Amino acid sequence: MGEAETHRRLSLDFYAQETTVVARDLLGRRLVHIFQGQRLAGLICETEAYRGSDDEASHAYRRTGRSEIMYGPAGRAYVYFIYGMHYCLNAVTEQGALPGAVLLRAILPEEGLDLMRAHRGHPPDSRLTDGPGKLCQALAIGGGHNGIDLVTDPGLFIEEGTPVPDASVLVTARIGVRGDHAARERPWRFVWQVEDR
DNA sequence: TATACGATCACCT
DNA sequence: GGTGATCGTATAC
Repeated sequence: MGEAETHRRLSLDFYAQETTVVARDLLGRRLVHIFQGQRLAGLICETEAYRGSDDEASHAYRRTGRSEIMYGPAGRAYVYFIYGMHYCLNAVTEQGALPGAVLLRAILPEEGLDLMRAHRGHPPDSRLTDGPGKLCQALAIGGGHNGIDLVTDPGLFIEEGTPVPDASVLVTARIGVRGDHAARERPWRFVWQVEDR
């Protein structure tokens, strides 16, 4: 795969697929935020799928003002505020009436490292972007980005990057899902075993 | 209006 | 292993 392809932006067709397919195929893709004219970017290495109105762990389990975006067109950014201090970034998925989104849980920092370190308060590089709240802080992504169209926006988007083979992908239950319901067991977390790279 | 809690993180023991 | 920070959102009253 050539240079031009790895930097090509993901299309609407990509996001419009079934949510677990999108979550799996987002591994190895490059999340980019152009901040003050500078590229802050990294390869996506951990995701979670939140799919359907019968997924008890999903914000879309209840259709409210906040979750409405998950019922809308694919390719939009869904950014929510949690625990009084953190933002989390999702890509909206699916077509038609089915709500879905993929939570971006971790990236491998690639571009704009110095700015990311400053945004995060200079932790060890290994902990720069290894959580959903951390990657948003590092890339300066916040509530103002909610609803942005990742397919067309000039400042926030995802590039093709490089494919990750199945042998390097770990599939588990989702992190932080509480409650005594089927959602706890669903194998909808996808982790790129980067050491296999 | 009031209350409880969360798709987290950092720091502590 | 445990816990406090801190506030928008959902839901109960």
